[in-house]
Amino acid sequence: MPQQKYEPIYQEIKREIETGVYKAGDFLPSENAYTEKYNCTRNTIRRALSMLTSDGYLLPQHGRGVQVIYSPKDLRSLFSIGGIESLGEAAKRNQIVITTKVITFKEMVADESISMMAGFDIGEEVYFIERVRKTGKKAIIFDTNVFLKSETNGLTKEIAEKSVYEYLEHDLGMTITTSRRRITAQKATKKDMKYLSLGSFDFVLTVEGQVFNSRGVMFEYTQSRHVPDQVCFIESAVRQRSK
Amino acid sequence: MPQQKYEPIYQEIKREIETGVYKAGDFLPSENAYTEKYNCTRNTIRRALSMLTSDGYLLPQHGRGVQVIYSPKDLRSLFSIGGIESLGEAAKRNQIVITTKVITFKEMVADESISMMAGFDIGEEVYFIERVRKTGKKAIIFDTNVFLKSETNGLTKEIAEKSVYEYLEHDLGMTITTSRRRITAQKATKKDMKYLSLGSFDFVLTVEGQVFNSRGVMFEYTQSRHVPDQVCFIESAVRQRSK
DNA sequence: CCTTTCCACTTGTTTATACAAGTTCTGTTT
DNA sequence: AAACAGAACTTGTATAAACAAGTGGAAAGG
Repeated sequence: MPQQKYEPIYQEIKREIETGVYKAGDFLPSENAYTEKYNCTRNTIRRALSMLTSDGYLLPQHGRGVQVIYSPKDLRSLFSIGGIESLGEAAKRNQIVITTKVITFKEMVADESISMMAGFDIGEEVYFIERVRKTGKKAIIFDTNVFLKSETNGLTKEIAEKSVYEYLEHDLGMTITTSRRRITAQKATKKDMKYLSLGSFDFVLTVEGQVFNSRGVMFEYTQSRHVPDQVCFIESAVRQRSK
Repeated sequence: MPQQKYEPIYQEIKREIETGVYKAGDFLPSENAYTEKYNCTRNTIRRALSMLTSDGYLLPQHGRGVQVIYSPKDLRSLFSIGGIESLGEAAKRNQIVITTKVITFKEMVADESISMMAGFDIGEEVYFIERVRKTGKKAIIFDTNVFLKSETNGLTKEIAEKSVYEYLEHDLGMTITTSRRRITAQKATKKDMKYLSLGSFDFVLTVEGQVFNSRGVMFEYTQSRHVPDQVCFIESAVRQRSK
């Protein structure tokens, strides 16, 4: 392919905003100015800028310019949900050490309860994994994952202790592409109370979702139950012209 | 402008997916086929398709085609958070009647607590509004809004009872463009317990955010406290090539 | 001085084209 | 029959060019 030019441009401008070269309220150089700087066409620039827009960093203004609306203090959250990011990756980004303890690791056949919860057909072979994630001594997340065995063969308890995604992407050569997530608040279950550092909380923030691979196969169901004061999710949206 | 061609295409394909013309697992016609159908270039088609992709409807597969991954049963949620949608709009989309009761409507000057919460500077004139939203007899959402008076002049209690956004967009000619939201689970406050139909719940799902207008001015802070069993938020994400 | 007009800038949309690269099937060769 | 090569598809990226439309300031007019 004519190679990806927009990616490094996106990264560079993103970093310039995050490091304060451009502050909230500032206008970026015009698209035409960027075409000269990066020696490419407006389309390529616009692609990079539109990615930053959907990240919530920029606000393009017709006829005026592109304004920065990102301020670093917005980063009050540990884990941003913009994008599919594994917990390990988010932790790395925030320079936090996460330890993982595997509570359950078993191969099984999807019964009705698994099917209802995860969306797999009854009778399919799956890996069922429960893990607790800790920062220091605080257990902050209770993860439940169900993987379709036919797509993720060779998963072990040892891999689950480290990074499942790294195994899938790196060792199996799988490409993870799209995910849909549902965010709710729920009462803490007995398991939550047993394994999580809930303190005085009796509820959790739950994120559940289905993950697809590049073949369009829904191969994973994931549910993360978070201690409320340790997480928040940031989402940015662009309102469509209402007409 | 050469007029918006992609919008109606986006809408039509979206509707075709939602009504089951194309089901989950199916492949859409190729981009080239669409160019003939809609008499436009691939670029325009690709734009419409990429919008559906970021909506979580489609999964494009290099060399194979574009697969539908949306299934209608995913719509277990009342309110989708993909996009900036006012509660009234979401209710309309789901054919639900929402009534609004204004608890507080006052003009005031931002003090430190308002400034901390909403992000406005101390001393700025604002409208402070608290509202309860009901479906039937159930009070499901406690809304707090702080509007910058200089940008939203003329707001009244009567408008707050109906639709603030309609007033801003229609009567003031304002364009609302970008918003960033933070989702957390929180303990119910005394106000929550007083006004919301919490049942046995003692916590709420909170969505707070800042809203910008087309001039890049952050003119609104909004906080919605939801009864947990009445709402969930759906978000879709596309994983970037990790490389 | 104030208003209007216009120009030079900005971003927004579309067309047209070219080539890169992944996938699938077909036909040939071994 | 199996393996390989290639053609014919698919989506992905980039270039180039044109025009639409909003914004803001400068110039021209009263």
